[in-house]
Parts: sequence; C-alpha cells; structure tokens
Amino acid sequence: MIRKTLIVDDHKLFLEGLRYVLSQISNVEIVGEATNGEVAIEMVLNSDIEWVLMDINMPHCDGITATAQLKKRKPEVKIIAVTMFEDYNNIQQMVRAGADGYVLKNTGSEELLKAFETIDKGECYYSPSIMRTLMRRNTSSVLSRNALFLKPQELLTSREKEIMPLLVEGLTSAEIAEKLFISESTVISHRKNILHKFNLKNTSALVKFALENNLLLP
Amino acid sequence: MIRKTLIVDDHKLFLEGLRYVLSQISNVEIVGEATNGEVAIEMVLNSDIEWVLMDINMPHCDGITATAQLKKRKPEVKIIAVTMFEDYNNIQQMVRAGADGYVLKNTGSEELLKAFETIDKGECYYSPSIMRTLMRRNTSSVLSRNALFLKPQELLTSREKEIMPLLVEGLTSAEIAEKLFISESTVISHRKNILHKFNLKNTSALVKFALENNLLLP
DNA sequence: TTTGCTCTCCCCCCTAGGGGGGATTTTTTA
DNA sequence: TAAAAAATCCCCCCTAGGGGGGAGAGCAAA
Repeated sequence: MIRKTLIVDDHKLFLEGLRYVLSQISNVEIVGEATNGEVAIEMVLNSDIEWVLMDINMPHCDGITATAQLKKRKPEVKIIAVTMFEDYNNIQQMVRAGADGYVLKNTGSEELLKAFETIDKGECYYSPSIMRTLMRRNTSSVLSRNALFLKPQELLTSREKEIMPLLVEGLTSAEIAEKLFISESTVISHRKNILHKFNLKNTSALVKFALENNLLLP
Repeated sequence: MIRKTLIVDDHKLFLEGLRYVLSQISNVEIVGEATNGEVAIEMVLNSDIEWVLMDINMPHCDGITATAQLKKRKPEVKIIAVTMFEDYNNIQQMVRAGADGYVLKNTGSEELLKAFETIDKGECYYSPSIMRTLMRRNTSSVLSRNALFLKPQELLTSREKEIMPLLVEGLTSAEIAEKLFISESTVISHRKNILHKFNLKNTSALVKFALENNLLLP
C-alpha cells in the first residue's frame, strides 16, 4: 500500500530535506508540495491525497488553521505536524486542530516511519521530546490531562473566568469576594477548583499559566 | 515664535486630524509629515525642525525606537508621543526613550497647546489619563517612583534576578532555598525586598508584573 | 576610611492560602 | 423529569506568605 503524501512548508529548503527523508521510507509517495496552508487545503480537497506533513509557521494561512480546516472537511486525511517548535502552546493548538502526529524538524526517517505506522493503527504519534513537554505540564490529574485536548477556557466555568483576572491582579480572596458580592469562602472554593483543574500548586503558578495561555480574555 | 513641527504617523487619516487640531494652535507650523520612524529621523536631522509629534505604533521603525534615536543624536528636539495606547508599558518605554510629552489621540487642541507650553518651560507633559495610569502603579514608595525612569532590571540585584523566575514558576521559598543552597529566611528576605522595590502586595502581582515587563530574561 | 549596598540569616506576629472534606440551592442539559 | 454541573457557603487544620525589624560579613566606591 502506497501512502499518497503532500508536504507543506514555506521553506523550499526544508521541502528538499523532507523529500529526502521520505525517500528513505518505502510505501510513501510524495504527490505534491505546497508552500502555504490555503494551497494545501485546495490540493487535498481536489485529489486523493491521504497524508499531509504540515509545517506550523507559514504566511497567509498557518498550519494550525489549515489542519483544523482540513480535518473539518475531510477528516480521513492523516495529518502530521512537522515543526521546529516544541513549546506547549503550539503542540496544544495543533492537537486541538486535529493533527494525528507531531514530530520535530530534526526527525530522522526511522522516527517518521514510526509516526506513519502508529497513525495507521489509528493512534496518535508524538516525538519523545514532545511527550516530555507535555509531561512537564501534566503530572497526574485526570482533569489536567483532559485540559490538553480542550481549550483551557472550556474547562473554566463562567464564575471562574470572572475570578481569574482578579487573582492575576493579585487581589486577595476577601477583595474578590467584595467585588463580586459573594462570600470569601466561595472565592476560596473557586480558586481551589481552578488550581485543581489545571493541576497547579499555587496562585503564582496560576498567574503564569493564565498569562501564558491567554485565559483572561473573555 | 513659531514652532516648526513634524508630524509622524502611519495612518494618513490621522495625519489629517492632527493637521486640523494643530491649525487651531497659533505659533505652530507643520513643516513636514512622515509615515514611519526612519523617514522622521532623516527629516529631523537634515532640517531645523524643533518639534515632533510621534505615533508609537508604526511599521519598520516604531515611535519608541525613533524617539530614542532622535534624542540621542539631537537632544534639543522636543518630542511629544501621540498615541491610542495608555498602557503602562508603552508609556514607560516612551518615557525611557526620552519623550518630552505623552498625549492621547483623542486629545483636543487646548490640551495639545498645554503640552507645548509645559514643555517650553522645560518640564514634561502627560495627559491626565496617562497620569492616572502611572498613579495606579505608583502609590507612595520612592523606589517605585524611581522604577518608572529606570529599567526595572536595574533595580534588581543579581540574586533577586535569580530568584525572580523561580517565584514565577510558583516555587515555594523552601524549594527556592534548596535550589540556591541558601536558607529559607534568605529567600523570604529577598522576596520581601523585591515586593517593596516594585511596590507590589503579593507574589501573584509580582508574577504578572514580571511577565508583563520581561523581567525574566537575564 | 567611611559610607553604602548586597547577601546572608534571624526574630516575632499575623493573615492569607491551600488540602481535605461536605452541604445546599440553582441552573443546565440529557 | 431526572441527572449532572455550577454556584454558593461552611467546617477543620496546617503551612506559606508577608509586615516589620535587626544584624553581621563582604565588597566597592567615594
């Protein structure tokens, strides 16, 4: 069985590299190249492409948007994110967009093959260092593992979303209680719930988490 | 005495508005317009322009950079920042760059005139709402008033700079002490000093302050 | 040499934060 | 309508955080 594959990256040079790495894997045939997300979507929808290796950072239409679009309109296509970035936000967004795998740009052919095979079995594949990044964030709690696959906002109730920015401002429970016309115990309960949801050990860590994950907007 | 003035903004529309507002002030003559910082610097250095009304957000060379450059190479030029933004970071950076005044884009001619006259006397001018923003940050402490005109990093000792990122991570005093091979009391002292320096009331506020002011890099 | 800053550590005292429950009412959703 | 989730409040207990202060050692500039 031949895997008909599209490679998407705005760096010509990297497309060359990917082409070479893929040439070392049997059963993979590169049937196209695209240098931005829009073109990639077009190509996939109007062909029998089954696999996409997708860069994240591209002009016009980035890899995350393109992945989300593709998965919505043609869910059977397998998408592997290929990227230089291994920070939490990128991984998280790509996972949410529906990517089936996530490998780094310095990946060799053996690992890429492993990715193909793992995804063929219906599972998801992540590079070991990606897993480390995820693990650093998530230790044990079930909820916090769920947080990876949900927008963090979706985990917060509306009251919690009200309290969050006040905590970030450094207000005490009593001050927050006064502002929201509720009892201090209630604020304490809410804060405890938020900390547990994200598996954070104190409010300082929560502030960092909130600021880095844009939890303060709505 | 006529004030030879250059106006700098990348929005043509706003240049029109500024032109109109300035036309209502006697003794101000618009001798040029620029749509980015680089051009503005060129124009000021090669002419007898005495005043610059400078936007902050512009492509290529922003107003903060341009202001810093101009003040370095021709300090006698009076620069008034004109901007939509009244957040702490923008004001702080513009003050550091050497701007003589800071007014908002919705300013009328009376206030702009006041700015010209105040700066003529050798003082600095800030819009009332700008002052409010500054006041919100700075209540009483002498040190924290100084913090406005210094890079915050310059206020931190090297030990404090080591402790800062660990506090932001949410580590407890005991954990930090263990990492740095010092006693917990010492960590507590350092943290107290940092809080006093920036006039912040708890570690949550410190985390926010540190992240928003890039205090974690070196 | 004196002055001042940093780093280190300590004291006392009090409050806010956080772990661990549980209970109630209201609202949402299946 | 029944079940689930959210919001409200409470209990006990203990620890970490923060206010205020001091003190000695080391170092560097004035």
